[in-house]
Amino acid sequence: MSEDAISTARPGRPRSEKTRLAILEAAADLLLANGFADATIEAIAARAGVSKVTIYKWWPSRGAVAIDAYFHRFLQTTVFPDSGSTVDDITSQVLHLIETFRGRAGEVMAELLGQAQLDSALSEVLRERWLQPRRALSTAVLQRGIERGEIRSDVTVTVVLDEIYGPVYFRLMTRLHPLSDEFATELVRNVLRGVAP
Amino acid sequence: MSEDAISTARPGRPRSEKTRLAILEAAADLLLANGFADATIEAIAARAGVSKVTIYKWWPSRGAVAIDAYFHRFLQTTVFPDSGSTVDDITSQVLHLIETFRGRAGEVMAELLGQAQLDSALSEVLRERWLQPRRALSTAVLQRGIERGEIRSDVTVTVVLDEIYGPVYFRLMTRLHPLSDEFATELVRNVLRGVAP
Amino acid sequence: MSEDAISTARPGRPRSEKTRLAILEAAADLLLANGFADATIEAIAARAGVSKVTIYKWWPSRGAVAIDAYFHRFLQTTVFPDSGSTVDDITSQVLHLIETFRGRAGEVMAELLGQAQLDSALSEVLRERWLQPRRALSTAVLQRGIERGEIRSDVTVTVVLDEIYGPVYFRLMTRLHPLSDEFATELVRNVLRGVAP
Amino acid sequence: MSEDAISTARPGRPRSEKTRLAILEAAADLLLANGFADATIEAIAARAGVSKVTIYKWWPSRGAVAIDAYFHRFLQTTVFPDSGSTVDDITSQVLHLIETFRGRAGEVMAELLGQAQLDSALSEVLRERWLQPRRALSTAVLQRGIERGEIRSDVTVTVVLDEIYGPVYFRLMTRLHPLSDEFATELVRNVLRGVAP
DNA sequence: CTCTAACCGAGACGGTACGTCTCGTCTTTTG
DNA sequence: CAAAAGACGAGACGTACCGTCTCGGTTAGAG
Repeated sequence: MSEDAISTARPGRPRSEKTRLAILEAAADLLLANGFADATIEAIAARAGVSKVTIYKWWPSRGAVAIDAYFHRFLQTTVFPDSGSTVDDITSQVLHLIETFRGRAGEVMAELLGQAQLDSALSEVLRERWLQPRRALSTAVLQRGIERGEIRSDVTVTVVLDEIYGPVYFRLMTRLHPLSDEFATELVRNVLRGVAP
Repeated sequence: MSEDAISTARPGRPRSEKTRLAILEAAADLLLANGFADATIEAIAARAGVSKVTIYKWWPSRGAVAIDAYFHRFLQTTVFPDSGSTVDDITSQVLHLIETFRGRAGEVMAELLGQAQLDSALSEVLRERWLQPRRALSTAVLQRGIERGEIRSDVTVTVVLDEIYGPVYFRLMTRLHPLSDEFATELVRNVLRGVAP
Repeated sequence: MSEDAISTARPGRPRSEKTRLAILEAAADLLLANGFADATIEAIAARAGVSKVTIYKWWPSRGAVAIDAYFHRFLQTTVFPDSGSTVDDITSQVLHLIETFRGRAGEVMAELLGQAQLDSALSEVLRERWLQPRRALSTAVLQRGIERGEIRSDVTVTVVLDEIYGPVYFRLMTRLHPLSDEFATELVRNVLRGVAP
Repeated sequence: MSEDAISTARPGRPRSEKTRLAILEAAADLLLANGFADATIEAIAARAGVSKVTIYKWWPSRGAVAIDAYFHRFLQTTVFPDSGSTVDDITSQVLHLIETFRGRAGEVMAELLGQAQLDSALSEVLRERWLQPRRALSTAVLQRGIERGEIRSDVTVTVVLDEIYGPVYFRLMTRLHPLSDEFATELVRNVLRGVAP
């Protein structure tokens, strides 16, 4: 959708990178300012100085624009060093995630996840570009833990991943309790104790 | 919102219970048939043979109607017996929940939770009338577990609750992996092993 | 479409006469100011302080609104007295018509007739509400002429009507030559001489 | 506009005649198939396998293309012989015209005349290239009639021309009555009787 | 036999208006 | 006097064409 690195010159006027960025910036601004509800295609087009058709040309729905805009602002799949301790590594990852989620980025992510429940294409994009890359990092850490003997080898890794991330997103979306550092620390400690040999 | 039990005869024509039920039935039908997106106020009014104003009179938003309709169809806070084993009790509760979530009711609940991210009043209602009652039941079970010495007394109960329900709702909303019985069983076993003394 | 005089009170909020008039006035203003091209539904709605849906509710197309607006401003089927002379009576009618057509009303009528070529519903309305009533008046005059013996009884009245009005509308639409009084006078004289006994 | 006969070879690639014809053929096809409304610049370009810019390069508006396309298909200023009788000569011309107008060509001409009411450049082209050439032929016939003494010398020729062609175009555009041969015959007879000495 | 000017296709783009949808409010008549 | 019927203003939706603007590539006469 935007990662085209095709250098083989195609006929016709090439897509304007300036326009693409203007749209993403405008959408991100609106998203952060007033949330998803106000980030309408019309508002984005107006703010970016762009025609609606141009947006529809490249994105199938406003949800898709919103996600791209969100990634444009917040995406950075931080790579964490191997500390030698599974608990510490996972805790680092979770603390980093909830740090992001405590701010405006968390509210917007909640809205995007919410919208994804009504739009399966959006759901797909979120899974592929947001959730999976983060799970992949944690999967590697858990794998190392198993190899080191810190984690039982008969556990199902995907279940453990859900035990870690499920509660985080649950707190994000239900707002029953805050995403505090204490929560993260106890969560990871409990989970890993539960899968220790 | 709909549970008014005011029996003190007020002047004027009393609220029609028939109308209230017609609205809830219509909303539930639409919700199950085509999901939240199609359960518009206009569609509900048309199907219930009721005027839009009547709906607005008693519910503040279509999300509120949807939730009432959902509860009208699915709400039954099953009370589970004390089996003597914390793992078994919690497992029973979780299995019962995901059994519900595997059907159409799960898809609709996901949509409602999604919509709640864009509507804080909805979020409130979901917390109060859906999430909290179920957590209360599990809290009691966990409490018994602590008293029996099956669970360490220094754990934070709310964190454990999130460890149990977070993964369930996470799978419901992300659809990364299925809500299978095996998942539920391993999840509860892992969690409780993690908080065992 | 707008001439409903149904007094049998129907349920529901009645159509707002104020709104109807606001739409017609706005459309007429725009029509006279910048012509048909500028009298878009959006512009009419904006000027009348009315929603587009309300316009679409009562008129099927902007052409239909334009015609109603035109009639709202210009419609007055003047009845002419019987002078005793067919030539004088027809000349009076034609002079009166071209008098109207020489002004802005003529340009707008030309545009409406033009638009009617692309919209058969419009064409229908123009025939029924504009052309036919005027032809009916002239038909009566010609009939009197036949009875008096001023016109041959074997002529086809519709052909004579076309001989009178055809050239008028032809000049209106082609602008080859002006709609002068001299033209009208010579036209009617020639035509009636051609059908004299 | 398209009849450039400039043979003085200019530098650069010359205009492609193949392209010009492809555009006219495509436009004519669309015009006959679905009428003026569907003969959009985009549709013509797509059907001709030509870029929009190329069309805009050579024609100022879609109306202009449409007229050129119409002429490309239908234009043939038939020259009629002098039969010695003014009535017969004019009748021949009118019968030939309405013969054309009774088919699809008539509907398209009506649409073009309609569109010309909203586009003065179009109006100009229609006058110059369609109406005037035909009037010139009839003017010659009428002139001969005056010289022969069949027509009074004090009549205004342009008025008589309007008396002949006005009713034809009036019937074409209003569709009040059909363009039958009987109509044409009676029309011409009446008109010429009206200007006989 | 290259240079260069014009032509041409493909297609991106800003813009205007379209006709539709749903919302939440308002205004009547009916039971 | 509640409820139904339905008119209404507001505003976003997604689409259709418009006319303009790059691009890359072609085509021919002029140097």
